[in-house]
Amino acid sequence: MSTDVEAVRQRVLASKEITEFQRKVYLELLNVPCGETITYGELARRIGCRSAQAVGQALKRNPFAPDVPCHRVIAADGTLCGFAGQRDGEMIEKKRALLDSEREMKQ
DNA sequence: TGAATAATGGCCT
DNA sequence: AGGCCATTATTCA
Repeated sequence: MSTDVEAVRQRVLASKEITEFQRKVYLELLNVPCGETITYGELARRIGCRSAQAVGQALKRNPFAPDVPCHRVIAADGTLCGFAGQRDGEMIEKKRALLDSEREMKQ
C-alpha cells in the first residue's frame, strides 16, 4: 500500500540542494503514517526546533513537492494551510479530500 | 470571533 | 544585516 516513500526518502538523502534542516523536515514528514496528520509546531518540535515558521518555510521551499506528503501537515487548529507552494486555491480542498480518504482507508 | 502583536528559528537576498 | 515565512499563542475589543 505504500507509495514510493522509500524512493523519495533516498532522493531527499541524496539531495544536495537542501539544508540539513529541510532534510529533517522531509524525513519526519515521510515518517508520518497514512491517515495521520501533524501540525507545523509538532513537526518542528520533533526535529528539535521551536519555530513552526521555519518548518513552513522549508515546506514552501520544498523541492520534492508533491512527492513529499506535505498535505499531512496542518495548522494547529487542524486547517490545511498550503500544498505544493500554494496557500490558496481549489487544490487545498482536494488535498483535504485526500486526507479524508487516507483517514478513511486507515479505519 | 477576529485583528493585532509577540515570540521564535531558519533561510534568502 | 534585514526581512520573509504554508505558525502559534496571547491579548484586546
